[in-house]
Amino acid sequence: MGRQPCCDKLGVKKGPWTAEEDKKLVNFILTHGQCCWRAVPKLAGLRRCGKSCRLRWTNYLRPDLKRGLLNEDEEQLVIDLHARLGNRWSKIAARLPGRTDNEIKNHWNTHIKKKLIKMGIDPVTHEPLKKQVSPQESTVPCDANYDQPNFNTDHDQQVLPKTSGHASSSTDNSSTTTPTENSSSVDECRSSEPNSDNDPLMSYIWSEAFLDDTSWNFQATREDFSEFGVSNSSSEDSNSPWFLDSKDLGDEFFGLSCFSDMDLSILDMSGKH
DNA sequence: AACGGACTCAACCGCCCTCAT
DNA sequence: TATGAGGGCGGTTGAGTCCGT
Repeated sequence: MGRQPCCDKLGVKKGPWTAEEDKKLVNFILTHGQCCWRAVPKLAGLRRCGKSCRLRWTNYLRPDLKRGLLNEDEEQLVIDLHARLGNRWSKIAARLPGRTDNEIKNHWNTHIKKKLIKMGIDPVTHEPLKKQVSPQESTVPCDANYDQPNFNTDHDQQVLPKTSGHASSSTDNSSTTTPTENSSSVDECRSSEPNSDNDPLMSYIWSEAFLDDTSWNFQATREDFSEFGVSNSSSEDSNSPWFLDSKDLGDEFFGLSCFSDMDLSILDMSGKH
């Protein structure tokens, strides 16, 4: 049996998102929460695949996202977590508030991988590369912070992904102390400025002006929701799936701890359309 | 100033997992 | 228990940008 495409390919737009599309998606999700991504494009008036909407939201539009390069603490945390978890980017991202799996994956492939290789560490196994690294090569002038922390070249002390009990227990990280829990990086994450400050589009999207702008509102009706078996949760309804999700996952996971009171008030305001 | 290679990252693709029936 | 639908995840791509020559 062939696999059904995730969405009707006909008429589905691809490529970069426009500001208009972003507005529609943000407004829809703020008003109705995250539910049934397959239905979102139609209900939000978008000619996009549901998956594409989910990706756009989680990787770019989510209010709790940080922007810019990972700082040194975050990088070190990613390296440590990668040593334990491997390429499970979503698990790693869950430990870095405000960062997405895609972002971390990109950063790993473009920055960290090269740094580790330069340091003579295999980015896959986190073991020293076979080739003897010359003193010159092992000197990493711009990355003094990588000098030691978790990557002792002593094999016995390596943080290995598969073999040690340590590694296996850490996969289920709920009960394991990881660098996140003691880390300054998390605090630093939370203390950093909201991402929208650096992005004109995001600034506008999260501004009152945007929220007051009804010219682009989607036209979904209660009937449209019922068609998908989705209850049209009103904005006053605190049981919106989005809120439920964030509660289930915990504030830290979803990054809601990063919200200021102002941020949350924006969410409230969104429902007043 | 122009060109070309390197780099970055948003977005897509397709497989896998979970859950409802 | 089997099956199908939907969501999530990791790998990959390609357009845009940067940087050195």
